[in-house]
Amino acid sequence: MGTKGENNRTRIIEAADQLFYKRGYNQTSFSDIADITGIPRGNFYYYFKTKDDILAAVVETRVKQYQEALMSCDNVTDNPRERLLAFIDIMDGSEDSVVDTGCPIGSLCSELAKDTDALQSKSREVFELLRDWMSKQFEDIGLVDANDKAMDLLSRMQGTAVMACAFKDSAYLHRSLGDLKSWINSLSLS
Amino acid sequence: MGTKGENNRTRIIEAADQLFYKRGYNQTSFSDIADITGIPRGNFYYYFKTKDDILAAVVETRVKQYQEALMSCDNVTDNPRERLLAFIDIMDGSEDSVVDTGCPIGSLCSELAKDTDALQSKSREVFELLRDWMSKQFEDIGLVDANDKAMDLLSRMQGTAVMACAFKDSAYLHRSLGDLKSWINSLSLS
DNA sequence: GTCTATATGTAGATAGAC
DNA sequence: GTCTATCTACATATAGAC
Repeated sequence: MGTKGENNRTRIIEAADQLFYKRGYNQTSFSDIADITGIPRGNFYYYFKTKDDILAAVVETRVKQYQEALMSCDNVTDNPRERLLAFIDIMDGSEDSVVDTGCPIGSLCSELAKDTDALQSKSREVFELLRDWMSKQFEDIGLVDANDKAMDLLSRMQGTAVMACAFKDSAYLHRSLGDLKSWINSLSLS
Repeated sequence: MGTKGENNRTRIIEAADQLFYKRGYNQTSFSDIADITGIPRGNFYYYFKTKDDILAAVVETRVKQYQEALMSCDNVTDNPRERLLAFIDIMDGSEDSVVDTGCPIGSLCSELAKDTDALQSKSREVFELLRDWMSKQFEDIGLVDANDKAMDLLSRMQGTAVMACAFKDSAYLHRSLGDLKSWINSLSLS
């Protein structure tokens, strides 16, 4: 693979990543991506066989991005509680986009749940990454139901994003994420 | 308006309601609705000026349906806690469709957040109805932050639906809704 | 590798006969 | 009120010149 080609491929993925988030997968056309990148529509088929393949590449990119974000959380501290708080801070820091467009992961999964099974299971991969990482943190805290707690934390963050976006309410977003942090700090080994 | 016409109009709304839920608003075409109802595509414009108008009619139908559902919860008991539990049971009872397709209200709001502002604010109306009803129940319990609690309950139900659907996990759905019920019963006046 | 031209299908919406 | 035929736009995808 040539250097130039890889560059174009990357630019297509990056533009698709933004558009799939801001407009949704189904509402993003090849023309939209072409307008942003300056790469002609027909050229996309040199890099990807179908639109679904672009989605797969976008999801794989997101997995790598979140892997790096989780490593950043790991590097903040050895304390698993503080690591989880650091992760919550990521959503807190993307206030504007979450209120405007929702959670990139959750909104994509919700959209693709109404499409084919293949697309949905692909989009789920990011959630699986986060769940496993969260589960490890809860395990390190010493909780026996670490996986359940991971699902609960993901669930409450998703609910917070859905409501903050539906009501365009950034104050709710901050309050709810603050409550989530209190919940994490209050968790005790029973 | 004639009887026959009103009947056709209602059938269009009902078919659109199902399709907007199962496939999404943007992925539902007039042809899809025509196939189900047997009413030709071109005929739709006698009843609705645009597709957006069909959405508005669907949302208004849903508002009425949920108003009736809330009245049923009100009729179960005078106890506000038990009324809230009865509402949670509604989602628990639609296990299959929630795991398959998500929450009808939340998934529509999430989808339309990426479309026009007009569509999104229309879809929000169902959420507003539920929030106000929940807020009244929390108020009757005696909580000073009733509106916050209403947002929290809606939020946790939405998160539960997003995760249960993303992971195709009905066991999680039931466990999470059970936890929500415990949370409601444990709420005390501080 | 890159680009233009185009094939093929379907979307929402309209016109007008009946 | 009901239906058919059709308009215009745009979707994904392909063919083939350069």
